[in-house]
Amino acid sequence: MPELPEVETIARGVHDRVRGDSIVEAWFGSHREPFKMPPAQQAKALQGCTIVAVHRTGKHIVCELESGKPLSGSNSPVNRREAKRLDGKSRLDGQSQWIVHLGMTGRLLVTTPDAPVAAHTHARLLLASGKELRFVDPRRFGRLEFRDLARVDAFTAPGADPLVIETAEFAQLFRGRKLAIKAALLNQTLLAGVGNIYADESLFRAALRPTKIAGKLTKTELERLRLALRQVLEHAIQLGGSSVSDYVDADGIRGFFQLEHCVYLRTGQPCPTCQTPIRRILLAGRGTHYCSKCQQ
DNA sequence: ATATGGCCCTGGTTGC
DNA sequence: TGCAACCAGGGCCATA
Repeated sequence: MPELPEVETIARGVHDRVRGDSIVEAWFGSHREPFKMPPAQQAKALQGCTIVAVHRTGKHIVCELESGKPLSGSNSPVNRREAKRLDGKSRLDGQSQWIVHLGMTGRLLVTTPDAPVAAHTHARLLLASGKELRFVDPRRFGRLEFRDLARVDAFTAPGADPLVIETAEFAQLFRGRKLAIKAALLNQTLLAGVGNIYADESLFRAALRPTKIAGKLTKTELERLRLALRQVLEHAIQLGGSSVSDYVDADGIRGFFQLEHCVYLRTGQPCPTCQTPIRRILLAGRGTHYCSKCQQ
């Protein structure tokens, strides 16, 4: 299931491959599920747009778009300059946005029109360069949204970014909360981007029991958690994310962070620190893995 | 306001 | 071996 590191990896990959390209034609499937507006309407809105940048916000991939006719091919000096300008702080200058949420099984792939079309392909964007951007999602938990910034605000993640949040703000998120720290980590309105894998892995690295009440954690414990979370996310990004089940990046390549998992999906296997068998419980409806000795 | 639980989906796994 | 029941799980919504 794609979380922050996987989404970051995909967003970077897509950015590198389609930045400056423009959407010649958009084909959307007929399922109502992955779309926040009628597929035909969304497809029409995307046609003719130029992709000036692609980035991650929480677990969302945001494609910044300029509407209207493509300038003069994806590699024109004008488009390259434009893309570079929008690469920095002014990226929200885009006139519209295409927001992709991968849900659990979603994939955003850069391929070519002649490549075999995988089952459960819900969107195909033919680009001026001859590439094709595809959204594939068997379980249809993903979402595709088009935002016209002339009419609505730019997309913002509900929660704070775990990669940049500082000590005081992090501690404030959990103050007075009466739910388990693991459940709090999964709450996207507090922190945006943490899912089941990195919740379990960061709690292990911070030596904290997932069931601990969030509001009862000490300042020291919270700071340990903040640093462990940042460290584990950054490490995972370096390794291209975790490939469990069917995650692949924009090129269809698997990540390698799953080799670094200490507890996630390692039920019964020895803890890397103390050899105690990893325990699995159900918490907030999610499989939760921890070492009963290291995480008190 | 905060917390909990059911629901959506399909593919992989389990069990008979 | 084959088929059906079961289950995972992110986010959203109703409910407590």
